[in-house]
Amino acid sequence: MATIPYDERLEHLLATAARVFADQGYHATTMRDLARATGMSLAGMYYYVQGKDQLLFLIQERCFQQVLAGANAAVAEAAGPAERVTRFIQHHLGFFASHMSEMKVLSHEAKSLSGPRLDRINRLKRRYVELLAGLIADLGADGDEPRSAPERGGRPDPRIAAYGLFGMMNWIYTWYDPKGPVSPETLADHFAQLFLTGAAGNPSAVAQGGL
Amino acid sequence: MATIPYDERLEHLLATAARVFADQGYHATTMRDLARATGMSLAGMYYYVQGKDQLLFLIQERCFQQVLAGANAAVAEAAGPAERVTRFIQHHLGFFASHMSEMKVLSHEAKSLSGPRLDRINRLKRRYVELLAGLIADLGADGDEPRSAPERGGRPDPRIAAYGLFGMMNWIYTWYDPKGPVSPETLADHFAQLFLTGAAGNPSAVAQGGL
Amino acid sequence: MATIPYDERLEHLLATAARVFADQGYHATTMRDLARATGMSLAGMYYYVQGKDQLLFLIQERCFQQVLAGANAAVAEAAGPAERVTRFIQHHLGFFASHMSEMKVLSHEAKSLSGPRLDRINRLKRRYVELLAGLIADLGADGDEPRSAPERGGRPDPRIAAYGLFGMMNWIYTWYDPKGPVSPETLADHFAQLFLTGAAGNPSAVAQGGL
Amino acid sequence: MATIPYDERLEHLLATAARVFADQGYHATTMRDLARATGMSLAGMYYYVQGKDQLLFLIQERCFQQVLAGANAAVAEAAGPAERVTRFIQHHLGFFASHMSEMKVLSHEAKSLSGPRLDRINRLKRRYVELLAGLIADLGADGDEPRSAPERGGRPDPRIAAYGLFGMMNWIYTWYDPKGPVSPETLADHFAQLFLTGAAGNPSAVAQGGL
DNA sequence: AATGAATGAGGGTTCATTCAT
DNA sequence: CATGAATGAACCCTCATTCAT
Repeated sequence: MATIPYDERLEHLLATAARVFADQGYHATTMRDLARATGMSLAGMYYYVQGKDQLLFLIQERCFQQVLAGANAAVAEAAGPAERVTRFIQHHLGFFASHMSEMKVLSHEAKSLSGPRLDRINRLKRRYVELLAGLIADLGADGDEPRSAPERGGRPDPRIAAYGLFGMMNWIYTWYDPKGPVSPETLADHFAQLFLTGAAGNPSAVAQGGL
Repeated sequence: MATIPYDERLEHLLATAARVFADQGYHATTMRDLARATGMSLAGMYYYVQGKDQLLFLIQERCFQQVLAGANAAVAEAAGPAERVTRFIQHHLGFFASHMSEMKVLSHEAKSLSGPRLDRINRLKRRYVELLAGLIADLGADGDEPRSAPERGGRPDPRIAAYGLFGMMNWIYTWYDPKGPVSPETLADHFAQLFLTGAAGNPSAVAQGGL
Repeated sequence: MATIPYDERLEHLLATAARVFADQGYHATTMRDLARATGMSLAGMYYYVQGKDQLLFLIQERCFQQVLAGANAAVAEAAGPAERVTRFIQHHLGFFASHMSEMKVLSHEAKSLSGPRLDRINRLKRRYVELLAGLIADLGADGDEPRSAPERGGRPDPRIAAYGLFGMMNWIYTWYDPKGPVSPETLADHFAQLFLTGAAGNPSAVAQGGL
Repeated sequence: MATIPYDERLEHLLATAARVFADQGYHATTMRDLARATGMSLAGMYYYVQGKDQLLFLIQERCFQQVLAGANAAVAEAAGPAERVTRFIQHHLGFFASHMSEMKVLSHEAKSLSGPRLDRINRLKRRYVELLAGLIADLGADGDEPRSAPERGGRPDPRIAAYGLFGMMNWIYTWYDPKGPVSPETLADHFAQLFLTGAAGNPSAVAQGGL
C-alpha cells in the first residue's frame, strides 16, 4: 500500500518525457504518448505539469542547472588551463552519457520553447558557453601573442573554438551509444586530445598528457 | 503571359520549404505555412509534391547529393592528406554557408523521415561520413602504428574524429551567421586548424600547456 | 479553535457561488473558480453540495422563496389596487438591489437547470408571476370593461402587462448599479410611475395612482 | 448538381448557429452540436468561421446592424414624438418576432464575447439605446418642465425609461411565442400603449398619443 | 495546371467529479 | 470534516490531404 509520493511521480514523469522527447522529438510527441509511457492518465499528468511546453522547460532547466553545477565543480579541482578544459570535456561527456535523453532534448529542442521560458534557458546556456569559452581563452593566456589576432596567432578565437568543441560534444546524440564499445571516458579522452592537440598527430604531446 | 515552367515552380517550392523548415522546424511547419510562403495555393502544392514528407525528402536528397559531389571534387584537387581534410572542411562549411536552410534541415531533421525515404538518406549520409573518415585515416597512414589501437597510438580513432569534426561543423547552424563578421572562409580556416593541430597551439605550446 | 459551523459554511458557499455565477455566468464558471473564491478546497465543496447544478438550484430556490414571501408581505399592507402594484414593484426592486447576484442568476440562468430541479423552480416562478398578474388585473377590475378586450378597452392584457413589468424590472441586471446615483427606491418610483401612468406624461393619473 | 454558393452556406451556418445558441445557450453549445445541426462537418465549419466566438460575434453584429438600420427607417416616417416611440416599439418587436433566435442571442449573450469583439458590439448597442433614449426625451420636450427633475415632473428620466422599455421588449425572449395567439403587432400595440399611457388606464391619454 | 471547399483523425487542454486517506 | 490526487469524457481547434471542377 505504499503510495508513491508526489515528488517521485513528478520525477518519473519528467524522466519518461525526456526519454520520449529524445526518441520521437518534442513536436512529434503526443501527450497521449506520454500518458502511455508513464502509465499515468492523460488528465492526470496535468496535475503535475501545466502543459507540454512546461514539461520541456522543466526537463531543460533541470538538466542545464545540473551540468552547469557539475562543470563548475569539475573544473575547480583542476591544476592548469589545459587540465581544466580536459576536465570540462570529461564532465560534459560523462554527464551526457548518463543523461542521454535529457541532453539530447537540450541539444535538439533548443528552439522548441518560446517566450520567457526560452529566455530562461538561453540565459543558462549563455553561462555555460561563457564558462567553456573562458577556459579556452586561458589556454593561450600565458603565451605572448595577443588574443585579437584570430587566425594568424596559431590559436583560433576562443569563442569559435568553444562553439566548435560544443558541436563535437553535443553532436554525439546523433551517433554515440554509451553502451557500445567506446566508453564515455574513452570518448572523452579522444575528444580532449583531439581538441587540444589536433588530429594531425602530435605524439609527444599525447605522451606527456598521459591521458 | 510567359507562364513559369514546372521546374522553376518546383525549385521555388523546395527552396521556400527549406527556408521555412529551417526556421520553424519540420513538424512545426504547416502546409498552410508553405502555401503562404510560396504564394501557391494549398492544393496547388500537391501538384508538385506528393506530401509534406516527400518535400522534406527531396530537400535532403538534393542537398546531400550536392555536398557529396562537391566534396569529392574539392578533395580530388588536393595534394597531401592534411590538405585533403582541409579542403573537405572548406567545402563543407562553404556549402553550408551558401545553403544554410537546406543544411540546417539536413542536420536537424535527420530523424523526421521514416521508412524507405529515411533509408535512402541514410545511405547517402553513410557515404559522406565514410569519405571524411577515410581522409582522416590517411592523416596518420604514413606513420607506423596500426589504426586499430585507438587511444594508445597518439591519434584518435578516425571514425570518432570524423564524427567529432562533423559535429563541429554541423553544429554551426546553431550559432553561426554567414553574414556576420566571420566569413565562411575564415571559419573554415579556424576549424581546419583547430581540427588538425588543436586548440593548445603548436607543439611547443602544447608543452607549455603543461599537460 | 472555534470551527465555523456547517450552516455558515454552506451559506458562504452559496453566496460566493451566486456572486461568481452572476459575474461569469453559470456555464463559464468552474468548480475550481468557486474553490478559489470561497477559499475551500475543490473536493471540500462536495461535502456541502451534490454538484454544480445543485448549487445553482439552491441559489435559485432560496432566492425565489424569499422574493415570493417578501412580495406577499409587502402587498398585504397595501390599500388599493394601484398601491399593491406599487408595493410589489418597490419590493421587487428593493430585493433585487440587495440581492443583485442571486437575482441576476435567477434572471439570467433560467434555462441552465433541467429535469425536476427546473420544474421546481418553474413552479415557484409561476406562482410569482401569477401574483403580479392578479394585482394588475385588479387595477381595472373596479372599472366596467371586461378583461377580455385587450386592446380596445384602454388597458392591456394583465398577463402581458405583468410580463412587461417583469421585463422592465429584471432587465436591470443588465445596466443598473445599486451603488450609483439612482437609489433603488428612486428607481422603484420611476418604474411604478412609468408602469402605471406611462411615459407620455399624465400628472393627474399619478395623483390618482396615489404615489 | 447545383452546388450551393459560399455565401449561402455561411448564411446557413449563421442562422443555424443562432437557433442553437438561442435554444441551448452559447456556452452550452458545442461545435459538434452545430455540425450536427447544420449538416456540415466539424472541421468544415472552420472554413467559414474562425471559431466559436467569431460565430457569436457575426450573429450579434449582423443582427444589431439590421435592427439599427430598420429602427432608423421606421422612426423617420413618423409624425410626432409619441408616434416615433410607437414606431420604434413596433419595429423592435416586429424584428424580434421575425428574428427570434438572433435577438435572443443578442439579449442573452451580451457578455459572452470579450475583447475587441465585445467592444464593437457594445458600440452598436450604445447607438441603439441612444436612439431610443432620444425619442423618449422628445416625448416631454414640448412641455414646460425641465428634464432635469426626474421624479417630480411627472415624466421619469428618459434613459431609465428607455432601459425600462428595452427590458419590457427584450424580456419577451423569455416567454413570448410569435406563433401563439398574440401576434407581434398586437404585442407591439399593447407595449406601446403600456409604455406611453400606463397600465392604470387612461383612455384620453391614448387618444392624445395619436395612436 | 490549379484551387476552393471539405473532412477524418487527432492534438492539447479542461472539467466535474470521485475516493482513499 | 477535508483534501490531494486522479480520471473519463468532452471541448475547441488544427492538420495533411483530397477531389470536383
